[in-house]
Amino acid sequence: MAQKIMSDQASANGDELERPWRVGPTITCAHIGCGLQSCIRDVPFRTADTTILERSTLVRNFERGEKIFSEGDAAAGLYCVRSGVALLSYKDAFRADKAVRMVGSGDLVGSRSLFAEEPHVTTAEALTGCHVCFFPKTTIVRLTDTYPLFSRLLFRKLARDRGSRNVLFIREQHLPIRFRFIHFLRMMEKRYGVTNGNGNVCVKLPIMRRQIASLLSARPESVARAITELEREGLAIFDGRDVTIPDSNALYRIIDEAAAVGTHEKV
Amino acid sequence: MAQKIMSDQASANGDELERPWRVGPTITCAHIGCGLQSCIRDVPFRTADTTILERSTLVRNFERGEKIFSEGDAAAGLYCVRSGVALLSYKDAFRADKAVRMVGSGDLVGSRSLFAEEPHVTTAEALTGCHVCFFPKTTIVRLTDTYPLFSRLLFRKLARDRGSRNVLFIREQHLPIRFRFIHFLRMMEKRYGVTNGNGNVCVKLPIMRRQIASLLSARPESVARAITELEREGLAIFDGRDVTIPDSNALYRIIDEAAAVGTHEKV
DNA sequence: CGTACCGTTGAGGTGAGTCAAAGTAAGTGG
DNA sequence: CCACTTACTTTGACTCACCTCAACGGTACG
Repeated sequence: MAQKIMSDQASANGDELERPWRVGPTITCAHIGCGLQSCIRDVPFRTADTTILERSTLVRNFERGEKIFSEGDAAAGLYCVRSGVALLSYKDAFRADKAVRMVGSGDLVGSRSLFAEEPHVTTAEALTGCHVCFFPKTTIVRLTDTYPLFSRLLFRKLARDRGSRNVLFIREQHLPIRFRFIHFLRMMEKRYGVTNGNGNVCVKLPIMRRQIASLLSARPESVARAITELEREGLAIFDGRDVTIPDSNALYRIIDEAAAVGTHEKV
Repeated sequence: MAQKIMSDQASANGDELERPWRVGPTITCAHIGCGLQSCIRDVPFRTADTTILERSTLVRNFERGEKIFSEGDAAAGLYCVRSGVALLSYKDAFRADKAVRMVGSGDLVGSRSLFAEEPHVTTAEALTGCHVCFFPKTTIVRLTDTYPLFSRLLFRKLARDRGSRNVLFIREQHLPIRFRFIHFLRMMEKRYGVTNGNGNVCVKLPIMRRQIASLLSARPESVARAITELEREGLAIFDGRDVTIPDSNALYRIIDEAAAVGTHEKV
C-alpha cells in the first residue's frame, strides 16, 4: 500500500536532480538555521534512521539568479534554506511573474507540493548566494511513517509558518499599499532588524523595489511613493535598501490602530 | 513525549463543545460526502481504532447564521461539512468581516489551526442549515500516530485542497474584478452546476452578492456591475442567485486567453 | 402595509496603475 | 581613473478601475 501511494520512488530520491547537489556531511540538522532541526531534536531516532537521514540529505550552493526549482517540476523532496535569500514566484494570468513569498535562513520550502504529490506551482530563485539542503521524499516519508512525533512536529511547524505568512499575503492583500508596505517592513524588521548605536532600528532589505512591489501586489512606482510618504512623515529613513526606523511604535501604530476607526462592516 | 506535544487533552476531546453535538452514529465515514472518507477507506484500521473513531466523532446540525466555531476559539478538532454551505471569515484591519472561503459538502475545516495547535483565525458561519461532523483532536492524533498511511492520505488531501483554493483566493487577488468573478463562477459551476434541458449550464449560487464581493475582495456594487456586463455580452444570464451559462467555453476563454496577450513581465 | 434587507444603477471621487523621463548606483572595459 | 553601459529608483502627469455615496425597485416578513 505504501508503495502505491509513493508515486515514483526513483524520481523521488534526489538522484535525478542536477549534479551540483552533494551528499550532506553530518546532516543531523544540528546545523544552525536548518528549519527541520526543531522537528528532529526531540525525536528518538534509531541509529539506522539517523544514518539514512545523513546519507540521503543533499546540500548545494546556488548562485544569485539560479533556480532552486521551477514551476511544473515534480516535487522530489523538501528544501530548506540554510543561508541566503530566495524568492518564490509564479506566472500569473498575464504571464507576468508574481512573487508570493520570500524565504531565508531556516525556511522550509516545497512542502505543499511534496505532500500533495503534485508538481511545484512556484519557481524558487536565489536572490543572493544560497546554501540549500534537500531532503528526498523517500527520507521524509520514511521518517514520518516511522516516527509519529516527527510527523506531528513537522506538520505543526508547517501549519504555523503558513499561519504567519497568511497575515500579510492573504489577509492584507486588499488593504491600501501604505498598510501592506508597513506590514512588510514589520516582517523585515522582525527578521533582519538590528538596533544600532543610537537605539534606532536598522533593517537591510534583502530584495529590490520591484520584488517588494510584486510581493505586495503593487507596482514599483507605488512602493516608491509609499516610501517617500513615510520619509516625509519622519517615520522611516530610506537609503537604498537600508531602512532606519526611529520609532517602531509610531510606525506600526498606523496599522494597529486602523481597527479603531474601522468600518465594522458585516459580511 | 506525546503528552507534552498534545497541549491540552481535556479541551481537545470535544467534551467542552456546546451540547447540541451528539455522538455520531456509525461514523465509519462510509457516509456520503464526508471528506475524511477517502483518507480512511483504504487504511486497515484495527477494530479498537474503528470503535474509537465511531465513538468519539460528533455530529450536529447548525441553523442558518449559527457559528460552527469562532475566531480565537481553541482548535479542538477537525470539522467536516456533510451538507449545507458555510463561510469562513475573519475581521480585517478595519474590523470589517472579510470572507476567505466557502465550504460545502465534503470539505474539511479547521485543519490548519488544529495541526498548528493555535486558536482558529477565522469564524465559520452556517449560511444554510449545515450538517457538520467533528473529529476530536485526540482521535485525529491517535489515528495519525498509529496509521502512517492515514496520516499521509490526510495531509495529501489537505495539501491538494489548499492548492486548488490558492488559485482564486491568492493567485488571482490582484486581477481585475471581472476576471476574479468569472473564475468564481467557474468554481461554482464545477461544484454546483447542472446541465438543464436545453444543454445550458445552470448554477444556483449559494451565497449573496455581499459575500461574493467579500470573497473577491471587492464591493457588492462592483460585483453587480460585473454581472450586468456579462449579461450585456450574453455570456451569462442572472436571475437572483440563479445563473445560466449558455456557452461555458466562451465565458472561460476570457480568463484562459488573458495569458496570450499578457505583459510577460519579470519580477 | 410598513420595515428591513438585498440588489442594481448613477454620479462623482480617488488610489493606484501607466507612461515617460530624469536621477542614481553598479559594473565593465579602455 | 574615467567614459560608457545597464539596471534600479524616483518623480511627475495622466488615466482608469474601483470605491463611495445616494437613490430606487424588488422581495420577504412581521
